[in-house]
Parts: sequence; C-alpha cells; structure tokens
Amino acid sequence: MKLAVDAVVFSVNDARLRILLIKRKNQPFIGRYALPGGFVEQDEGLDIAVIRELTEETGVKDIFLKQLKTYGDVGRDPRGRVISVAYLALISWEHKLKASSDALRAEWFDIGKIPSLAFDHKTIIDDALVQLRLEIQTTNISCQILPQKFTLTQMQHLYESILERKLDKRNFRKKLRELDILKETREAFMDGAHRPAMLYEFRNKAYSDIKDKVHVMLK
Amino acid sequence: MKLAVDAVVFSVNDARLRILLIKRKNQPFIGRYALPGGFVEQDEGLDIAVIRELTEETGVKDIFLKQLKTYGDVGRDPRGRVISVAYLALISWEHKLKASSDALRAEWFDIGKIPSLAFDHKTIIDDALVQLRLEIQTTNISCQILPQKFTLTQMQHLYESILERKLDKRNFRKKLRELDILKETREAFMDGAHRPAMLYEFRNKAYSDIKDKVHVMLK
DNA sequence: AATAAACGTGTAACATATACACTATTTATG
DNA sequence: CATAAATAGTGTATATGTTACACGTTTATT
Repeated sequence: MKLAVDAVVFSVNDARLRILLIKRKNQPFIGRYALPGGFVEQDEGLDIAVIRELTEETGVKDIFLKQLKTYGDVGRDPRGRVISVAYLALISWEHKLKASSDALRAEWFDIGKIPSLAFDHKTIIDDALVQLRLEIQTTNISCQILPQKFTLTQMQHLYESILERKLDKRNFRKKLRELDILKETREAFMDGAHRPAMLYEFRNKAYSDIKDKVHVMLK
Repeated sequence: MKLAVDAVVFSVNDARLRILLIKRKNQPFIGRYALPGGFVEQDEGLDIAVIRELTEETGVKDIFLKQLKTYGDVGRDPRGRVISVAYLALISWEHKLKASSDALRAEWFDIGKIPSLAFDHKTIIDDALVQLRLEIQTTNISCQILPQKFTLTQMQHLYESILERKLDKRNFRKKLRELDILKETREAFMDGAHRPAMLYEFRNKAYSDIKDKVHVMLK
C-alpha cells in the first residue's frame, strides 16, 4: 500500500481559469497528462510532501496548499494499491514553471480544455473546482493569487474568471467594503489613457475563513 | 507506512450531542479512549474499511459515513508512520452497541465530557464538530438521525442540541417550508396530555446538499 | 479641445431574516 | 364535565441584505 499526494493548482490568465498539469514520462499512463504529485516519503508530513512534489515536477514553490480530499478506490492505480491525498491551491500567474525536459513537462491548461488524464485525476479536478468556487466565496483565498497591491477591478475580474459569470461593479465593491478585509493604499495604478485606479491590499494576508459574514458573492 | 480509517460518530440523546468512543485494550495508549477505527486492508476501499472497523468495534452498522479529512503528521502514532482518513456520521440513538467485552468497550460520551484521548483524536473530533455544525445547516444530514417519521419539534430539538443554541419555532418552520424538503404524512404523533403533532418525512431521504437555497439556520 | 477608456459612486425595489404571542387540541384530574 | 396542564401550530411587522441600474470623473492621446 502506497501513499501519494496530488496538487490541483489553479491560476487565472487572460480572464480564464487554468490548471497546472504535467505530462507523464513513465508508466503507467505514459504520455498522458496528470496532476503534479507523487509518493510521500517515510518521514515526511503530507503538507510537506505535496509541496516537495509540486516543486520538483513544476518548479512552483512557496505556495500554500489546502487539503481537499483523499482518493482511495481499490482500482485507481494499475500499479497496485495507491491512496492519494489531494490538495488545492490558487496561485499567481507569475510563478515560473520549470523548463520542459525529457523527464518532465509542466503546462497550464484552460479549465475548459483539459485533455484526457491519467488515473482518476479528472474526478479530483471536478471536486477541486467545486471547492475552489466555494473557497473564493467564503474565504480570502484570492490573496494567494492577487499581487500585494491590486485594484478592485483586478479583483473583480479574478472572481468573474473563477465563477464564470459577470458581477456587478457597485455591488462587488459594496460587499468588499462591508467585509472590511481590504485597506486602501494611497497609491494609484495607471495603465493607460484613463483615470488611474486606487490600489488596495489585504488587511491580513493570511488565508482563512471570513468569519462573521458568510460572504456569498453576488450576481 | 500504514493506512487507517477513523470514524467520528455523533448522536443526540437527552438533548445532548454525544460521540461514540472505544476504550483501547492494546498498546499504544492502552486504557485510553479513542475513535473507532483501524487499518485498511489491502484490497478494501476506504469507505468500506471504515464501516467494517466501526461495526467490528462498536456493533454500529448500516450507516453512511462522509469523508472528513486525512491526518498524516509524522509523529501522530508511536508505532510508526500511520496515516488516517477520518470519517463523519450522525446516527440514531437506537443503534445497539456491541456488549462490552474484555477486548472492546464502546461507549457514548457527552460532547462536553470527552476524556483524554489516544493519538490526535481530540483534534479530529474538534474538526468533525465544526463540520457537523456546517453539515446540519447546509445539507439534510439530519435524515440520518431522525426516524422515518418525526415531528417538527423533534427536528428542531435536534438542531438545537447540535448547534447548542435555541431556535425560534416559527422561523424554523417557515424555513423548512421554503426549503420544501419535507412532506406531511397524514398521521399524528401523540405522546401525552396535549395536542398531537403532525408527523413529517423527508421527500428524499438521500443525504445531500440542499441545492438552491444555502440554508443557514436561524437564531 | 475633443475623444476614448476605465474609475468610482448611491438609491430604490425586492427578498430574506428576525423578533415576537396567542389560539388550538389533547389528556388528566377534581 | 369543567378546568388545568402541556405541547402544537400559526402570521406580521421590522430590520437587514441583495439586486438592478447610469452617469460624472480622471487620465492619456490626438
């Protein structure tokens, strides 16, 4: 019986939700895409193992992964009994991927264009996507993907990409004001021939539930 | 590296939330209480394993357990590396416990009076309790503990015991009406010198999320 | 000076949540 | 058989939260 970890790592680019996959260079499922991950070592915590595997396979490092669910069906790995603990993260597009090599190839995929995957990884991604959409509405997970300072429009576009629906600008801002999780910097962000936007930052950049108000985001 | 499953099984009796524990008769932690559970067999799914262990150790059977979280800290078991997948259930008080023997002793404990526990089982219970209070407010998990037919007052008392706060009778009933998950039977429940109550049953007894309306229960 | 582009702001209508108290129906008892 | 005791069942007014919606502001460009 072997124990593995897998990482479902999401990002957003060009207004589309993306997922990080690697191309398998070994049996089984050689040539198929899969979630980054691998076996947990004997004296290694799960949270450590998933970061190690992710970094080894994709180059992505220094991120927080949240445990999602454990997959343990008897037939899920043709090599024998493998239980996998899946983790979830939402990270900035700025992370550099390890250059493709003979041994490894990490790539971002549009969430709507995921190729055929190894093992039960499609199921894991489906579960992760549901969870991500819940997290974005009830936690400040967006602090993991937004830059230190950002505009409210950037933040709204992030929400829209993940939820795949338009939000109302005034309602989005009113809700954020009530939640009181952001603070203004006194700096402006300029990126074109138009009025500059105020930059904001999180009051507290720790990724945690937004306590008092269960904030379910709006139409 | 060994894989285990543990079951956090809640019930309610006498208006108090209870949890099912066993007294350990082997090392390590001999004599301490612990969650029912044990090692997963080579060709056994996780969901099957947890039911098997629970039935072996406590006599409780034919219940649905929902996966909660996996615990894999390196030092959590003094015997060596053991990863445990924890499961959660809420069951009727009617379940018969296996008679205590030299080898086993299963007992219900008031949630406020849990003894010192083996392993990291206190942490698991803390997590499970948070999850249970979320489940009762967003799923129809209560169908697992209520009898086939029940009164609205019984149901409200169940919610009050789990949430440890009083709910308003009229608001509770109004909310249930809106959720439309129950149907009236045409039967009355009589248990004393007072007006009999209508018996209700779940429209659909499958344990699942209550979709449209996120029903967060009221003050 | 005019144009183009994104920024930033408030209010009214509607829906949901909360607080709150009395009448109805039954059995037991004097 | 009248009354008491116990729980069932029911509605409304207020407060809070959600949704829909449009225009003046600020900047760079030509």
